[in-house]
Amino acid sequence: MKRNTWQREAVRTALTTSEGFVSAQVLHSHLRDQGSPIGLATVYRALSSLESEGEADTLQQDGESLYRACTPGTHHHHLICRTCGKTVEISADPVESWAQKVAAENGFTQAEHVVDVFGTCAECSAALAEPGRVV
Amino acid sequence: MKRNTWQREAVRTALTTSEGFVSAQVLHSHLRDQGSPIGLATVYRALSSLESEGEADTLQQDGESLYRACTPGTHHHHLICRTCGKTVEISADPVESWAQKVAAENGFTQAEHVVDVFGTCAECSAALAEPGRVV
DNA sequence: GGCGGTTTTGACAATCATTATCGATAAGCG
DNA sequence: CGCTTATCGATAATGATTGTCAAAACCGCC
Repeated sequence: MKRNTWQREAVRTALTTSEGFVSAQVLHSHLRDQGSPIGLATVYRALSSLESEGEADTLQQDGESLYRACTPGTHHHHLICRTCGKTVEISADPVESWAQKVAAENGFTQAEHVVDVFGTCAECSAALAEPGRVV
Repeated sequence: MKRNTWQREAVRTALTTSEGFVSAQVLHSHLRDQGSPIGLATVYRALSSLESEGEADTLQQDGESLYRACTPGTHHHHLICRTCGKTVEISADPVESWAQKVAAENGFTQAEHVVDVFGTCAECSAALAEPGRVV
């Protein structure tokens, strides 16, 4: 049976209030800063649980897993600022059908795909374009 | 100055003759099996070197990096069998333009993207569909 | 409210890929 | 051939993640 613990809620909340993608370690630190005595292992477990339930998205970067809360049940992708980490959820219908078509043409079944777009958001672009204005 | 060592050549060759994506560890084992006394650290160095020179593609899976030789200089994506690891290079022109458009619409610049399609290839689909025929 | 069976937690150890270290080796050049 | 220095390789170090297991928390039920 699946149980309802305040720890799982705490992780879900912390994830929801985070701006972009966060690592398990960072999320754990945040929770500790807020006074939660939650354990690191529990954060890892809660995150993978949330992921398999479709309440969180994940991506790998530099050999660590980053997580982000997202609308449950919907399939979508992300546009991520590589400087400030801001994340925009994007729908990618044309890509969905393209992926299915390509897979089918090569005899592949059960196609899944990983699609993420990294870029520099307007603010960060502006900041980087101004040589005189150091942050 | 950049030097030419047989070790780098060995890694490049081993990568080229591999079927799909391979991990650094596996590649190292293969080289050892073939009689090379090459060191593990060297394989890692050679692989990241090849990657930054555009002679190899890389992707992260389960917290480990997988590499594959690919045509230098060309931009493309992969269709990967999640069972046998077979890899097909695919061009994704519609996705390229879609990614650029989406990035631009959200004010993002310098857009890069990660696009990989995982599936089960025809052979593996057939194998899995036959409960009686265990491999 | 109290009880029992089970799940979950949490501190810590273990694991595993990758990276750093550093003396030894050998590539390229004159 | 000898020198300079990039590269190698064995091993230690790192760091994220997972396993372990006793103690505590949760839930349905009485």
